[in-house]
Parts: sequence; structure tokens; C-alpha cells
Amino acid sequence: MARTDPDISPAPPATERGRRTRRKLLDAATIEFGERGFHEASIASITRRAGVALGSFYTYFGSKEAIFRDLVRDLSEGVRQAAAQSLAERELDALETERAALGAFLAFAREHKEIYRIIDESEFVDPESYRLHYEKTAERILGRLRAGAAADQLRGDLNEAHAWAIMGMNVFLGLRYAVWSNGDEDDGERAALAAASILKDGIGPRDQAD
Amino acid sequence: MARTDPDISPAPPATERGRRTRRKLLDAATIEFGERGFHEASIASITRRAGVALGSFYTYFGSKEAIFRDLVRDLSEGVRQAAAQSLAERELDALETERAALGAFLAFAREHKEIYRIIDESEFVDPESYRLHYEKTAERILGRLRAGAAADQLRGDLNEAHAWAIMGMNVFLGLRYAVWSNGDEDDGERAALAAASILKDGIGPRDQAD
DNA sequence: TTGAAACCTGAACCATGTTTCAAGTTATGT
DNA sequence: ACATAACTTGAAACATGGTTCAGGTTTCAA
Repeated sequence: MARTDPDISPAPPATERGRRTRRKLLDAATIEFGERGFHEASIASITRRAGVALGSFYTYFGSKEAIFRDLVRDLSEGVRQAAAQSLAERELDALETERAALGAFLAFAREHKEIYRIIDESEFVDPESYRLHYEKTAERILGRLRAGAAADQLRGDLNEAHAWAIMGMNVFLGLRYAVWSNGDEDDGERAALAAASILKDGIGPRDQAD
Repeated sequence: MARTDPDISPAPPATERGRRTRRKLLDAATIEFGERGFHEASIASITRRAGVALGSFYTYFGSKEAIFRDLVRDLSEGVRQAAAQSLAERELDALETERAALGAFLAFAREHKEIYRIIDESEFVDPESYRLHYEKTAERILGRLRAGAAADQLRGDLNEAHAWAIMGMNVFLGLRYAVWSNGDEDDGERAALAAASILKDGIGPRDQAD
């Protein structure tokens, strides 16, 4: 009895040593899942990377799915913090803010392709986490759009769908020009320019001054 | 010897019967992969759905990965055709064309959530096919943008990055408002409106007439 | 100091599902 | 009609890797 539900991770570590081990496993899992994907990844390889016995894994995580879930939420929070910090540094108007957000995202994706990959794969391994990640991200974007509208720097009729559209732009530009980039330095710049110009003027004919 | 490389599918069927069986397997696989995802799907279940013996599978496909790969390319081509047909029906200006393309995509995604899912999962099961699918899609979008620019209906400086941005918008709107839709009829409309308005004017303050 | 709880260990267990195979059936071209 | 290639069958072999467990070690509060 009292068998641990494999979908749920056991109670959090009670000691400092426990927290360290759990952290080592999470870090090792980031590398393993990032490199090989969920399906190819093995728990044995994760514990090996972490320098921990195979059996210890189940002290902290109920199953392979469970550690993946915990990891995605951990990474999602990390991404959020990185973005928030990057935007907090400067005072920008609304359009510049969106451009900076994309810039920060591209830099992050380029630096941490594994994280990008893991979060994306959660669509198939743990859809709930995937949905949560993108819903929260869209909410933050929408918050910025509303603030921009309140400051008369953006249109007043922007809604959730606009936020999702902008998010989609950013994600795909990140995939193409950060994750898949062949090291071409200009890639990020080209992506940021394209997005900024669409948000500023749309793609219609240029009939007004710049 | 002469063992079939599991990554490669055997030679195509030589008889009509063979082509039928292969098609049955592909169709069954669409349902199986769409419902359970690659990882959860089983070959036994695919052959069962197809009404074919387990062993016959290997007459047509070298491995589970191989049928997935063949399937993705098959579906990708199907999506392309559906989109092309839908756009060929009417004569529209460039902005209307993009709006119609999104509309067609949303309708398609709503009708065939499995296909959407399978193509997306190929990012992790067979990245090559995934990349191919989106690169070809982006190329088609860029072709439309260039045609629009040539007709003075769009800006002249549109490039690949703009195409990827538009594609990302469409994909995410499709995910949120077609695949995840709770049957809310207005969802598609809201998404199409948001995208069209961004492409038309951007998100800046409304300082010109509609 | 001491006892209990937390944590660690890795070999063995085991479920799952892919792949093979040898023998039979159906189609095709001459 | 015949020979040959194409196709079909499903039981069994097999590999993989997730999960368990029983016995040890470390931590920590009382």
C-alpha cells in the first residue's frame, strides 16, 4: 500500500543533501532530454550524468514522465524570469518593448536550444505543462499590449488573439533564426527587423512616410 | 544478408493489392499516431486497425520510425494540396489572400487535428521531415508575398523572415483557436481578424482612417 | 548519544512492444 | 498452365529500459 502514484513525484526533499541530489537530477535531465529527446532519453543515463545511483531517481520522481513534467515547469519559470529581467532593465515604449522581448527571446533560444526543445516536446509528453507555458506567456504579452494601449502607444482593440499571433511569430522566428541558425550572426537581426516592421506598419504597401 | 535498413522503407508495392495494403496501413497509422502520439502508438495496434497481420507491416515499412516519416511526408503534401486548391478558387488581392490562407488553415486544422498533431510531433521523431514541411510552407508564403509586392499590393522589402513570422502567427492561432477550441464558433473568426488586422496596419495607434 | 527518518545503492525483475521468420497464399506474365 | 515473384500470416524471439526492493549509510533533532 501507499505505493507512489507514478504520475506524481514524491514529497519534496527534507534535507539539504536531498535538495542537492534532486537538483543534480534535474540538471542532468535537462541535458539528457535536450540532447536525445524524451523518447530516446533513459533514466539510467540521467542518473549516470548526475553521478547518482539508479534507484535514487525514484526517491525524487515518480516516473520518467514525472521528472519531465517537473523539469518543464522549472524551465518555464526560468524562461519567464529571464524575460522579465531583460525587460525590466530599460524603460521603453510599447513597440520597442515588443521588439526587445523578441530580441531577448532570440538570445535566450540561441543560448539554450535544449530548453526550447524540451518545452516544445512537452506538447506530446505532458500537454498540460505545454498549454500552461504558452497560456501564461500569452497572458504576459497581452498585459503588455494592454499597457501600451492605455498609454496610447498601441491600438485600443488588441485582444488575446493578437497576443497569440505575436507569440507565434516570435516562436517561429526563434526556431528558424536561433535554434536552426548556422551561426550566421545577422540571423537574429533579420528576424527582429521583420517582426518589428510587421508590428509597426503591417505588410501593406508603403504609402506613408517612415 | 540484404537486410532492410530499418530507417528505410522497402521498395514500393508492385501490385495493386500491395498498394491497397500499404494505404490501409498509412491510414490506420494516421489514426493511431494522431490519437496516441508516436511514443504511445504501437505497430500491433496499427496493423489491427488496418485489418492486416503484424508481419505484413514489415513488407512496407522498415520500422516504426519509417512509417512515421512516410506518413508525415504524405500528410504534408496533402496539406499543401488542400491549401493550394482553396486559394485557387477565388481571385483575391494580396492581403485578402493571406487572410484566406489563414482561414483555410484554421478550417483544416479544426477538421484534422490529428494531422496537425502528427506533423508537429515530427519535430522530435523525424526532424528532417518537420524542417522540410515548414521550409516548403514558408517558401510558398514568401512566393505569395513577392507576387503581392510585384502587384504593388504589398511592401517591396518583404523577405524570408516575414514569411516565417506570418507562418508562426498562423500556426499558433491554429493551435489555440482550432485545435484547442472548445467548439466556440467565433474562435476562428476572432483569430482571422486579429491576424488580418496586424498584417494590414500593425499594432501601432490608429492614426489613419480605416 | 541515540534512534528514527531521510537518503543512497545497484542488481534483478519485469512489462512492453518491436522485429524476425518459416511456411502458406495470391497475383502476374509467358 | 506454370513458374516465379509478390504478398500474407501470427507465433515466438528478442531487446530495451522502466521500476522495484532489501539492505546499507548519512543526517538531524531530541
